[in-house]
Amino acid sequence: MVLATMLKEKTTYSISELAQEFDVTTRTIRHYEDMQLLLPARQGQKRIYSLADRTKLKLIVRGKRIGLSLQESGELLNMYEPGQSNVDQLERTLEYIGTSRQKLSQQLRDISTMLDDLDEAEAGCKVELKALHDIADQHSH
Amino acid sequence: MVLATMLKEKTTYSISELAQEFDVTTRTIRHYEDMQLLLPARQGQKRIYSLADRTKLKLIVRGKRIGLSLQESGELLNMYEPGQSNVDQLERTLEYIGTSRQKLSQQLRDISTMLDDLDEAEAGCKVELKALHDIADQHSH
DNA sequence: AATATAACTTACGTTAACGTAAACTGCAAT
DNA sequence: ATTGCAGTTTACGTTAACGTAAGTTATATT
Repeated sequence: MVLATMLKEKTTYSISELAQEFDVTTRTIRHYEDMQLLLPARQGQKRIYSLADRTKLKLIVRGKRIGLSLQESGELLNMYEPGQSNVDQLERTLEYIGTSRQKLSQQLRDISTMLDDLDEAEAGCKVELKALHDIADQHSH
Repeated sequence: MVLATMLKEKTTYSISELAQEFDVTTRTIRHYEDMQLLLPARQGQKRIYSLADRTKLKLIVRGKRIGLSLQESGELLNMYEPGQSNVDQLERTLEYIGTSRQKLSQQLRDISTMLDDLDEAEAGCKVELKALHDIADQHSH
């Protein structure tokens, strides 16, 4: 039986399980529900999260890491929903995908230059450190 | 004289010039000063921004784009300041550089997967669009 | 001299994203 | 039976990052 739970893919989760996995509080997860980003099933009054719910939460958390607002994450989530019935909707979605890609590309550039800056700063630090050590060596001699 | 102002590198800026260039309000710039991220010179009561100030502001704005808080941007700015006198300080700075790099690397990964997701979503949209168009063609015939 | 423009200070207001506390429910183990 | 979790709802509190308004000052222009 332990083997079964170890091998079988888990398909539902409690709120605290997800909270643990994604390192957020249960309050936070409920907040995302208040904001309409999640809509878990219920077993009585308990929330039951599906694999799809978990995936959504993962996307939200990832979004947070790169500075997306809950609104923006919500719009991204909507994009991934299948219910795109008409042409108009699909074209608006395509447009949104385009602008999203541009924003993300800008972020990529920003991060790259920041990483470069960090490299420079690190080099500078090491130079200064070495200078200080050299002086110390000289005095100890 | 116009030529001079066109060719010579500008070295000081008014608050509204910077606001325009970086697409923020003057209120925002003053707020960054309240938060100790900037400390421009004064000419009477007017703020005069140096090239260094401009560079700092650029870094702050860039930081915002990737979701940094003003505090975090402030800490980054401190790193780039020269006044690293003692060994202890330098080592702490090096450590901070390390963790910063890790955070940025994580963001790089997050953005990459998001871009991949967008590619998938776009492909899906296009497929659906084509299907809708095919149906339309069939009926018009 | 009067007016416009750009800057300034002070201070209260607003929004997002939760934190925190209080009081309730249902089930499980002692 | 009660104690103790894990979960729930409701609601007020908090922090960051500015927005917005009101009144003041300095400089330049008509």
